Amino acid sequence: MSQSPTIRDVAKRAGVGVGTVSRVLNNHPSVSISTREMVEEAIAELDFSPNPSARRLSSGKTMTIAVVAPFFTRPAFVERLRGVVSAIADSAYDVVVYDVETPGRREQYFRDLARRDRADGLLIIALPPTDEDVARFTNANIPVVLLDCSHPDLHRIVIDDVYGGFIATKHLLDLGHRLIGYLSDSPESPFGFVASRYRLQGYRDALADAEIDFNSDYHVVAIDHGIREARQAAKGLLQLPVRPTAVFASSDTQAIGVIQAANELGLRVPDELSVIGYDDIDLAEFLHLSTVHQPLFTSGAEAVDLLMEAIANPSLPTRHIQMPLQLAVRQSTAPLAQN
Amino acid sequence: MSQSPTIRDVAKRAGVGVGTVSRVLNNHPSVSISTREMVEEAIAELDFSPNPSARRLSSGKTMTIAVVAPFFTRPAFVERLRGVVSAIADSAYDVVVYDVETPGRREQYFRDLARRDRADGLLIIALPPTDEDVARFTNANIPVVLLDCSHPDLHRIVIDDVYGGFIATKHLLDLGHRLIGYLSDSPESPFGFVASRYRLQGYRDALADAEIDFNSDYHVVAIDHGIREARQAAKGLLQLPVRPTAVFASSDTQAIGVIQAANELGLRVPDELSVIGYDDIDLAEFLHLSTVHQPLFTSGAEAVDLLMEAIANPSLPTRHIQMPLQLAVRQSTAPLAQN
DNA sequence: CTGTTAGCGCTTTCAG
DNA sequence: CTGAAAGCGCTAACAG
Repeated sequence: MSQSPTIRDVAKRAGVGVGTVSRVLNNHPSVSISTREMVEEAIAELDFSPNPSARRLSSGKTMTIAVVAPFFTRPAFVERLRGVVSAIADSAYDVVVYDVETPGRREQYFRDLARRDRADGLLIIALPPTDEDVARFTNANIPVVLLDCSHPDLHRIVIDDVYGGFIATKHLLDLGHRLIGYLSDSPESPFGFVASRYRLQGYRDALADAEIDFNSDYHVVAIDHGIREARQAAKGLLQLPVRPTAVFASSDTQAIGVIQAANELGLRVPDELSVIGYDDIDLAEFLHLSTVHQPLFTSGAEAVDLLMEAIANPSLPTRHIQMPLQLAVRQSTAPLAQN
Repeated sequence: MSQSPTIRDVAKRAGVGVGTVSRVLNNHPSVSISTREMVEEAIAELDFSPNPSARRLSSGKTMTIAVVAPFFTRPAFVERLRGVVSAIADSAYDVVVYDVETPGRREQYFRDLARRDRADGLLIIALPPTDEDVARFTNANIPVVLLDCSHPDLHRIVIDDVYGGFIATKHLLDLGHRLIGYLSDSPESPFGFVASRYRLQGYRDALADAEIDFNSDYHVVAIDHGIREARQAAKGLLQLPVRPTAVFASSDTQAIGVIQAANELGLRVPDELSVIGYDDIDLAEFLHLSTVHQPLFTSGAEAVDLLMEAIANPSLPTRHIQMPLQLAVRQSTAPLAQN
């Protein structure tokens, strides 16, 4: 209940000036070993710990990283967050999270966080900023790292979604499939998600390579990201007069919806329908879902590292890191049945 | 790139004193409407926004809530976090997250956060504090709300795990099952998780009510929480000479492991084996898993409300809120097959 | 109603 | 190597 001790109390107790205490607190080299010991003893005796707010104000560094993302809209984002939090746990930084569930929130956070006094750095996941946003960040001189989204002027850690869409589709083609559906969420996401558009591009590229015409009936869109919506959309796809024998879903969550739709329609996976997803969330392995693996956890950790670097060196040339993608073949895809 | 404007700049521009600016910033009533307007105009023109660090130091309030939890060890915790973040988004508070993946981290965070200058309040999820921890919190005079864990001296939001275990088991009994297994993680969790112990108690109570002796062979423990470990443990259970016809798993994740084990052993669920879980995570519905529903999201939001109240009124009598539990009967449980 | 002023607790020159 | 002193930007008395 007693007031927390301040640096002044420590100084008094150790018989030194506050400057000296501050120096030992910050590991400043120019403190004699003996005084350092005295101070450390006083600190221990008083159970002193510097007031973070005072420190921040005085030093101009907030020692916090702001992470803004639509975390809870997709399991994949949560996994990235885990990587972020894990990477930052060992540092002196705090991570404060801003969850974006509406476009309005995104606006608000982008605006509010474009200041040097709220955080030392921004980590933005899956929310591509506009040029105006970027101008604001630049103007505020705050380091930003984008994860799973992109802007030419900002550091970013991304995957090649065109390639991902390509290898997923190629996998199905290699299995002999010719009638391949693509299920994704709306290309006109209110958040500016673009991944499914790129994955669509990869899908079309693979089709073109195999000299198969793109059939727009085979591209279905689920309004919202979610199992339910995907299932609904997949049902339409699977009830087409000439139904696809394989479906590429732009996320594992949606792939689950496809499988569910297949089950409801009495189509066995993979015998009668091959399904491949994207992300490789934990659950994918459990469900034996073939998918495109992307390093979610690692990319979060990597993003933190990059951000730390950018904070330490503000003039770091804009870095563009691409994480590897890998086909994870499991049991939801199989060779096209002969008949 | 120019220095951010300070309250001083605003004052100068509006032709008033800094005190007045501070007053309009904090909606202090005693400011004439006309000066208020002038100040607001100056604020807008300069795109001024008060420096949070300075504010914190001066006011002694950090305007942040620290949330500490083993978030990523269980989907259920993430869902609670979502409730927390969602409830706090509309307030002026920031939420900084501390993920506990090792007992050491827990120690560290409990110790570091037992100070008034790091956060205005603590929200602890699923990590029962020791008396020593509580003494530290009390001594630091920082409001704490426990969610899904308990200590007599702290505000808490909990569920009745004994009751939950009871209704889950009762459900299986009502379906005619007499050989009922219980799968949980270790009662000796390094984090002090106690839920599975209470659920076990409920299980035993229900058995006793039905005049069935507790069979310790039917209580299996998975070392770690996770599908894999649960599957492993379940396999042993299901290969007993007299195997149970139903299994109650202490979490949905573990129930999934049980189902997986059943699949691998060629046991059909629910025809040959009924399985019920606990939590009702998103996935449970998709998997048609019978389970004990608990309000995860809501409890997170509720915890925030309570914490805010405790912050506003430090002498709030210790509150104990119990959230309702509800049986969610789906397709993983069925009447005992006659034969 | 409003201007002035004294801190909040720390970091960081600047002398010595 | 170290003490003294000047802020960091804001809030909150305290006069007026």
